Parts: sequence; structure tokens; C-alpha cells
Amino acid sequence: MNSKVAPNADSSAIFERAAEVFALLGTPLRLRIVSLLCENEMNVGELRSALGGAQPSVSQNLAMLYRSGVLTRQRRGANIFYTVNPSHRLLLCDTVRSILAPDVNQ
Amino acid sequence: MNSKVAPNADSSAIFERAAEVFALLGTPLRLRIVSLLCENEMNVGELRSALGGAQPSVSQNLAMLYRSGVLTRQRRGANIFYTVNPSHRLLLCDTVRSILAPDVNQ
DNA sequence: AAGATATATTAGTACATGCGTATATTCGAA
DNA sequence: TTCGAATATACGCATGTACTAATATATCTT
Repeated sequence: MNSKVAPNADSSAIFERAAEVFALLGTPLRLRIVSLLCENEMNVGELRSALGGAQPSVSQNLAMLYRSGVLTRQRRGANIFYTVNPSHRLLLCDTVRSILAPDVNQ
Repeated sequence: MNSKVAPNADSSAIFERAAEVFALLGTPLRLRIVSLLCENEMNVGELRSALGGAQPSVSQNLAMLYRSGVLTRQRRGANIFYTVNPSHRLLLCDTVRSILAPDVNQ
């Protein structure tokens, strides 16, 4: 065993996945999206209004968050509603909240 | 007041700064660096050994984290020791820990 | 079935990022 | 004051990212 060498595959997977999630939160638009969706479920139009910005951009960023499992979505009629994935919700929304409002936490 | 319009400048600054921090954690190498430094202060050589990877790459990523205030550094002889910035330490290390070990948290 | 609305997808492009190589700087030791 | 070790910086390149414009798909309404 070489103790002076790069991390093993198992922990690599963990760090890669975690880094992926952090990177997804690493843009003001996506961070806003997640932050809004931590409060309420919303559809794309509502998000678009709340965020400002072009529809394709909002849709694309929603798609990224969806693909990587951060968000879930549900069609209801002509609208598609996005929510924070329930299995990540507590952790993720707490994280976002604490980073957005650091003063509260120390 | 137009309630249907993009976020104001104040909250923009908050989201931009928070997104910046998330983005910094959004790469396996930097996430590992921060994770290690949440445990112990370390110098560049130690980090390089622990992480594997080329020295300039480690130095560059340390510099990014330093510039944006996530890390502090302190020269001691020929070595430079990095630590997580004490004013962010609790928040940041908690955040990193919970995202890295989600099972513990739910 | 046709049009209108909501959302997704594709393609193109400007720009940012990450990493490697090479070089500079700073410090301690002799 | 020169040498070697530790670290930083500059630069180039290949890749990734984010946005816009254009188009496609799905659903509702009539």
C-alpha cells in the first residue's frame, strides 16, 4: 500500500459526485432556482418570471439539475412542475440556506 | 414596483458570492483540498502528496481558494501552510462534511 | 383538426476553466 | 553569495460552460 499516492476509486466516486452537486449550485441562476424550489414547487413559467432571463436558458439549467437528480419534475396539464428531489431536500436546502445566510449561523 | 422581474442588485450580490463559493467546491480536487484542510492545516507539499497530481495544479487551485477568501495561508520557513479561513470554517466544513457523508444526516 | 401556449431540444458561438510545461520567486543551508 | 528545496506565476491549449436563436414536442382549447 502506497500511502503517498492519490485517493482510491471509492472515495473518488464520492468526491466526484459531491463536486458535481456543488458545481451545479455554482452559478447564480441555478443557485436561485434551487433556492426558490426549496420554498415552493414551481413550474417553468413561474420560475422564468421570478428569475428573469430567457426561457431556453431556464429550461436548460432545469434540465441539468434534473438529469443529475437534484430536481424532480411532474407534468400537470400543459405545465411542468419542478421540485427539489425529496431524498436530497433536507440536506440540500439546509446547505443552500446556510451558505446564503451565513450570519444566521455564527 | 414590478413583482414579475429579475432579482435586485443586493440579493444578486449575495447569490453571486454564494455561487462563487459553491463553484469553488465544484471540482474534485478543490473539494478534496478543502476537505483535508477542514481536518488539519497543511503545507503545499503535504497536500500534493495526499492528493496526487502535479505541483502547479495544486498551487493554482490553492491560489483560487485563497484569493476568494476560502483559505488563509501563513509562511513558516520555506513552507506555506494553508488553513480554512477561520471566519468561514464552521459553516464551510459542516457543509462539506454533510454533502460528503449524506447518510449521516438523514 | 388547428391554433395557441408551455416547455424541451438542438446548434452555434463566445467565453471560462483546468491542467501541463516552463519559468520565476522566496527561503534556508552551506 | 551560491545552491537546492518549496512554492508561485505565466503561458498555451484542449475542453467545458452558458447563453442566444431557432426549432421541435406536447398539451389545451375551440
